[in-house]
Amino acid sequence: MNPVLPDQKSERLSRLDIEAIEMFISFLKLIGLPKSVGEIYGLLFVATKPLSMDDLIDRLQISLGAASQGLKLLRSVGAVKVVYTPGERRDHYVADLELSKFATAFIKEELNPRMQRAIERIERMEAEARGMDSEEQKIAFQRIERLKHWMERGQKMMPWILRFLVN
Amino acid sequence: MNPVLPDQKSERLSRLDIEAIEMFISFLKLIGLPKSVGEIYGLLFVATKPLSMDDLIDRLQISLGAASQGLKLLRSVGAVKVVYTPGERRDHYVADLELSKFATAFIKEELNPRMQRAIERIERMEAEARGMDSEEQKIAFQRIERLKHWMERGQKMMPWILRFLVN
DNA sequence: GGCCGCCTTCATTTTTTATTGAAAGATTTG
DNA sequence: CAAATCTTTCAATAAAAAATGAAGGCGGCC
Repeated sequence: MNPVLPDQKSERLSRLDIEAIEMFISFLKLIGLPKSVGEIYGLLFVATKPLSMDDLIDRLQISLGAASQGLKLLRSVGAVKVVYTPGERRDHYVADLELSKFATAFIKEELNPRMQRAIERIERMEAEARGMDSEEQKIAFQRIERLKHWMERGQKMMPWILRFLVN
Repeated sequence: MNPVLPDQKSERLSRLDIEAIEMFISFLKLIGLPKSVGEIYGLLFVATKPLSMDDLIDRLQISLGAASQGLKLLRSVGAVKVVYTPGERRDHYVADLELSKFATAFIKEELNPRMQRAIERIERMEAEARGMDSEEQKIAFQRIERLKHWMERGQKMMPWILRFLVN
């Protein structure tokens, strides 16, 4: 914004860092993750050695809370690992380079639960449709059939995608 | 919230409608679409005849603007069609039941552009890495290689997914 | 046990995103 | 072609999501 004040971030981050960070912000936003998570993972992805939470706070200029919560999330999906550095008091973190971690977490945490609920919903919809008069009932069942078809399709596709991802 | 006032929505919407609406809100949110779009598509999906914008506003209790913009978006991805009803002044809308429309729109509008930008980014990253000292350079190229690998994997997967979706 | 450094949590604030509705723009009708 | 009806746009508002940082917890060390 202000051209007089130097951009703090660019002093602490190399151009390579920034490219990586922007890239991960963009992709992780796609699966609903906040900017701060993309920043943290992006920096760890190109870091040549483990970074402490303090390093992340300093270099990314993010808050303590954002760093802590972002790391928590990233660890929970297996995208970041803790490295115990001997003689170091604070924890250090490295990126797991296996990007499929994000995809599988997304599938497990977002997609699958929704599909499960959708299947239950479809059952309730069928029950509702049975009580309609035959003209509307016919249309309703047609639509519900469509939904079931897509659910099945999704459930067939999923294992295939997962297999493709993990190796 | 207030148990004294009856929920307006539930008076105008059948249980079947509500199941469908909730289901589409949930799935469309996954690909970044606002609630109002899920509501509109959900209702149109189970509607037994074409609905006007006014119908949508009344039954979903959403604003004129939300209805207009939501329909615009849904038409733009091909998920909703205009039906010209003879003798009717206002436009009427029906859902295209081909749910793949959402997936293909997401791929075309969100995923592909990001991948394109990512490829450009990776080139810049390689240029940056060439200027590093050999110790760090080695690590950097390793990571960049990882990124390239995933981009290629994604680009190989995409046509397959698209083919799977369209039929 | 008491102190210190590090990490997590969460109420508050900020930022981002979605919704609203009035005004302007089309389109049809008589 | 004027009036009426319907639709789009967009500035203002509301709602949702993310970031902040102070308070408190945990664990190691003296």
